[in-house]
Amino acid sequence: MAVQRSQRAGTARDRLLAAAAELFSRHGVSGTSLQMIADELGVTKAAVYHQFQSKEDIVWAVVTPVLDRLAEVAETAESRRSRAERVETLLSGLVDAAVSNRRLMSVLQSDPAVLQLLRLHSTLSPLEERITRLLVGPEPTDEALVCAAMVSGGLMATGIDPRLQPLDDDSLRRHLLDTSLRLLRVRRPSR
Amino acid sequence: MAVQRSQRAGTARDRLLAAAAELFSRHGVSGTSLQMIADELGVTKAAVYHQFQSKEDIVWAVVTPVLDRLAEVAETAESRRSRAERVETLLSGLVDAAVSNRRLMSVLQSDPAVLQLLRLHSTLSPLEERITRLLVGPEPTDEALVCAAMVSGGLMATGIDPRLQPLDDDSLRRHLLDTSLRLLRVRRPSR
DNA sequence: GTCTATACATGGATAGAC
DNA sequence: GTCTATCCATGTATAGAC
Repeated sequence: MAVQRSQRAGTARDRLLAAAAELFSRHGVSGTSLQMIADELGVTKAAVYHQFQSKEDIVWAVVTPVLDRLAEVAETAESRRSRAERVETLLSGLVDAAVSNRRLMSVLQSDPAVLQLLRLHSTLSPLEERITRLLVGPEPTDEALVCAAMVSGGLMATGIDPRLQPLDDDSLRRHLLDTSLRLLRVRRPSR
Repeated sequence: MAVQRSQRAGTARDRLLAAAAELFSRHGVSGTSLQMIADELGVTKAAVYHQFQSKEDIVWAVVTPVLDRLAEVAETAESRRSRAERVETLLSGLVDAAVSNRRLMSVLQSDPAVLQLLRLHSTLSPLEERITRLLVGPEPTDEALVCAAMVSGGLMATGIDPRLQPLDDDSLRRHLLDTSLRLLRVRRPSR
C-alpha cells in the first residue's frame, strides 16, 4: 500500500507545494517565478501548469493548510472555560504551528502578495479577529493590542530572525510559549 | 531660501524615494516595478533612470537612511553606563525609528529582496549583532534570544499588523517601549 | 504527467531628442 | 529633467504532441 506514487515522498502535487513554499519563504511570492519552481522540481513550466491553473492557485494552495490549522487551533481554544486556559491553548497551538512551519509563518503574515490575496478573499481578518479576541478579549486596551501584536511578531520572527535559526524546535517552542504567556500576563494553568 | 525646487516639497530625488518607500512597503520590492514608481510621480521610467542607475540603487537609497539612524541609536546606547540605561536608550531609539517610519521597518526586516541586498553588502549582520548585544548581552541564553526576537517582531508588527494601524504614534510609541522593557525584564531607570 | 513551442505582456535598462 | 522609442530578458499562460 505504498503512498509512494513517484520517486520521492508524496504526490507530485505535494512536492510542488513543498518546493513552492520553500521558494516563497526565501524569495517572496513576487520574487518567485514559475520557472524557479519548475527548476526546483526538475521539470518544465508546463508541467507545473498541469497541476495548477495559475500562480495564484499555487499561493492559495500553499497558504490555506496553515490557515486551516490556525482556525482549528482557535476553535479548540474557544472551547476552554477560563481565560488562562483559552490563552494557553491558543498560544500553544499557534507556537506549534509556527515552529513546525517556521519560514512559512512570515510569508503568511508579511508577504504583500499573500496578504493581498487573502484580503481579496476576506479570509484573513475573521481569523485575526478571533485570535485577537482570544488573546486580549473583546474590548482590548491599546496596551493589550500592542502585546498581541508583539506575540504575532514573535511568531513571525520565528521564521525570519537569524538569531533564532540555530535553536532547535523544542526549545524554540518552549521559550516562545513561556515568553508569550508572560507578555500577556497569563499564569501557566496547572495540568 | 526656498527648499522648494519643484512643485511639491523636497527635491525630485526625495519625492522619488518617498514614493518608492511607500510602494515597497505596500507591494514589496519585487512587487514594485519602476513603471509603478514612475506612474506614482506622473513621469516616465526614463525620468526615474535619470535619478538612479538601477532599481537596486533605489532600494539601497530607501533603506540606508533607516539603517544609519539605527546605527546612531546603537552608538548612543553603547555610551550609557548601566545595562538598564543602555537597553532603555536603545529601545527608545528603535521604537522612535519604527513608529516614525512604520511601514518601512517591516520592509527592512522581512522583504526578501532587501535582505538579500543587505546580505550582499554585509551591512545588516554587524548592526544586528550590535543591537542584540545591547539587548541581551554577549552570551545570551536561548530565552533571552527569543525575547530579543520578539522585540524585533514587535517593531516589525508596527508596520504590518492591522490591529496597530488605528493607534496614534504617541501611544504606540509609549506602549511599545513599556512592553519591550517588561519583556526584557528591565526596570525603567529614573530620569 | 511531462514535453516543446509559442503567444503576449511586462520587467529592467539604454539611446538620443527636447 | 523629462520625453519617446526601443532592446532584450523574463514573466504568465496556452496549444498540442508524446
